[in-house]
Amino acid sequence: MERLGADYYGGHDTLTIAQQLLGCELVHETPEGITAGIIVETEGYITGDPACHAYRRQTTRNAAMFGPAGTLYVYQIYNHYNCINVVTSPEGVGEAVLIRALEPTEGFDLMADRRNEAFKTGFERYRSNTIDHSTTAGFRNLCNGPGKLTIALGISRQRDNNSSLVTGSIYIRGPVRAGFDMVTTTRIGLTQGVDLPYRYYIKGNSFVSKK
DNA sequence: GTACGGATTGACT
DNA sequence: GTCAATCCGTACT
Repeated sequence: MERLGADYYGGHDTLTIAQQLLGCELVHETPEGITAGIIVETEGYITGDPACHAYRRQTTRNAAMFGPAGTLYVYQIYNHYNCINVVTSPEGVGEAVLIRALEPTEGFDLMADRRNEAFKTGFERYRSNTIDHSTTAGFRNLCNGPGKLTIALGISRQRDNNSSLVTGSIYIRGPVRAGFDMVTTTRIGLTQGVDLPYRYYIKGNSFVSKK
């Protein structure tokens, strides 16, 4: 399956692309190896949406959202975690799709190593945690949340924010899975725009972060 | 200069 | 259920 191009990310409105990205595969190629997973949960953030980081104006933090379609927007949240977004609007317009969960397809060992390493190098109170991905629960725990998948794929805000999915080492293949039912719901964890039904996930998929 | 908070996570009661 | 923990950009003063 081929890497998706700029025409894909700019080919439809943001909410449509958020739905179409379900079943596609997010890939990161690094010197340590390839990690990848099928996108099973997304959220759309659009113009006029108060929860969208680009709602007010362009700033240093959200600048990547105003880049061309196919740009990666990575931001840090709650002092700890990174979340990744795919820009789906033309240059100068700030709309994006948040990737919230993956079903791992490649590089399981590397994913587990990165997640466990994050515990060790993180704050003291979480040092005892480990992930055993040979168990069903451990495997599911690799990428079933926006902060988790960013760690598992080795994506950093400093290096990867504002990079291009069209030409960079992080990209999306797709779609690699079809024939599933989709669920549409309100988004997770927001304080604004809580009633907007812009969250989409693959029905019945056990890697979705929250039902 | 400085206070504040953001689309999360995991430990603990 | 509750709590706080790799920041650092933003919105004030």
